Amino acid sequence: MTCEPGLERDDLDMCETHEVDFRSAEEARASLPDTGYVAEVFRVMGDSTRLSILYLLLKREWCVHDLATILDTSVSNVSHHLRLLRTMRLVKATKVGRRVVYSLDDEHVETLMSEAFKHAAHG
Amino acid sequence: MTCEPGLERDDLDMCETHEVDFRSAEEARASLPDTGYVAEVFRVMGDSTRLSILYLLLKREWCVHDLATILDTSVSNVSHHLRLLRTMRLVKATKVGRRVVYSLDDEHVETLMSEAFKHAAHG
DNA sequence: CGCATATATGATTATATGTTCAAATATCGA
DNA sequence: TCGATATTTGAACATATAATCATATATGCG
Repeated sequence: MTCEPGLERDDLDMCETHEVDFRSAEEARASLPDTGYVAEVFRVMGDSTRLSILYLLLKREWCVHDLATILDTSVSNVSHHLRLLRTMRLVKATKVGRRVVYSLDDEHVETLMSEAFKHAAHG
Repeated sequence: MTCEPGLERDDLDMCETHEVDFRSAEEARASLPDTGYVAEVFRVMGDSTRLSILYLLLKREWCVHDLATILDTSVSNVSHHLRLLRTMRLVKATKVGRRVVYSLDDEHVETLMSEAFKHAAHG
């Protein structure tokens, strides 16, 4: 494997001692999508309290007060978490009287969660 | 809706001003699984660098040096992230000469990622 | 209106996390 | 064995985050 012209060797100098050709690396880098958004979704789901909220919303909608009671934490805490979930458009809020009822806003999240919990039960 | 005996009203006092019966809340709480492990998996996947590593490993295995080059970061940084992924058993390491080659160790992760990226492309 | 309920928000704080740097270990080749 | 390469590890630091508290807004009821 030799370094061909046209490719910046300074950027991907994998052909010095590696037998791995740097063209594969170049292709790999090019094929890499923007992971930022997906990572953010995973990060938001990667908290026990928020994941519990999402899990509860799988079956039915809940208002903030009830979520806080079920999860044994403060209304304020739940509200903060819900704001994050709302920002990421994973849940949506509907005002009902003086209450705000939350429900899932993303079908994809349900798929992700059912997959994840399925695997957790398996392992 | 009245509060029946046998259930701790102090714990779930949702029948005071809520029309939501607290038995539903009690059932919801009971149905809630341990979200700790799943949340941890999501959390580990919820970092752009780690998610990129996992994405690259979808196609083929890579050694640490190459991953660092492709991701344009230090070998040390990649190694730290790989340790986390290894601890969670999402990737596995194989020593080849003086190199350590990493590959995916969890079929479930592939499912989760393909789902997530599919949805990202959709939205 | 006045008061209790329901939710949201901003400030604060303790902790967690990602990255970098320096150093240690290990393997290969001359 | 010596030096270069490859990876790991621990310390340090800047930043991010979750939880708490106090407060603000808004709605419903008497």
